[in-house]
Amino acid sequence: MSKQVSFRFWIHDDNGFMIGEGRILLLQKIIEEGSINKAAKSIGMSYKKAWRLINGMNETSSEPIVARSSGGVGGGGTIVTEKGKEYIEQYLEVKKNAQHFFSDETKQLQ
Amino acid sequence: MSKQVSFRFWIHDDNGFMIGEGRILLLQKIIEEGSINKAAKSIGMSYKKAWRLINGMNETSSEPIVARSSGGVGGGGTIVTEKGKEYIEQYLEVKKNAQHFFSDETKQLQ
DNA sequence: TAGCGTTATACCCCAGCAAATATAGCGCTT
DNA sequence: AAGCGCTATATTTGCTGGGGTATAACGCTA
Repeated sequence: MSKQVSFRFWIHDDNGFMIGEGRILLLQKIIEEGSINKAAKSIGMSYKKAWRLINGMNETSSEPIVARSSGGVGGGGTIVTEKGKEYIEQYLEVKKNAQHFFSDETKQLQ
Repeated sequence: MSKQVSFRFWIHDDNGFMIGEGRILLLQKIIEEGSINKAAKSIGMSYKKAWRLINGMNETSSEPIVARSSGGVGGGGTIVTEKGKEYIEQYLEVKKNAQHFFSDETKQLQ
C-alpha cells in the first residue's frame, strides 16, 4: 500500500530546445565513449534514435551542444562542448534538489 | 533565450496503480458531468481511452476510485468515490508545492 | 413494452514510432 | 590506393496505440 511520488522534468527554452533524462544520459555516455555510435550501443539505443536526439538538440540550441566529425583517426567521433557540459551540470543540480523535494512529498503522503 | 524547467509527476504504488495529470483531469470532469461519456467528450478524449484510464485505475486500486452503473435514470453514469476524491486532493496538494519548487529552480537557472 | 443514455466490448483501419538494412562520404593511417 | 570507423541519410518492415464504428446489456421512465 506504500504510495510514492515519481517525477520527470526537463529544461527547455522558447526555440524548441529541450533536454531531459534521456538526452542527459546520452551526453554523459558520449563523453565516456567518444562517439554517438558507441554511446548509443552502450545504453541499448539505436544509432538513429541517438542521432535524432543529439541533432535535434544541436539544431535548436543557440550554441552547439556537441561537435561532430567524420573521417580521420578512429573514423571520427563526437565530443560534448562546454555548453553541453554546462547543461549536464545544471540538469544534475535540479535533479538532486527535485529528488529531495519529492522524497519529502512522498513521506507526507501518509 | 529564457530557459525554463517543466515537470510531470504521478502518484503510484507497488500494485501498478498510477495516477497523473490526465487521470486527475478526467476524474474532475466525471464529478462535474456525472458520466465517463460526457467527461471524455468535454476534454476531447475518446470514450474508449477514458474508459481504459478509469478501468485501469479501478483494477489496480485496493479500493474503487469510481462507481459505475448502466441503465436507469439518464442511462446510468459514474460517480467518483471518497477514495477517488482523496487522491484528487493529494495530487493537487503535491502539484501546488511542485509548481513553487520548479518555479524557484527556474529562477536559479540564470 | 418501447425508448433512452449509459457502460462495456469487439472489430477494423491508419498513423507513428522503432528496428533493421543499405549506402555514401569523410579524413586519417598504413 | 586501400582500409577503417565514424557521421549522415534513405528505405523498408513490423508493431503498437488510438480513432471510428458497431453492438449488446442494463434499468429506469413513459
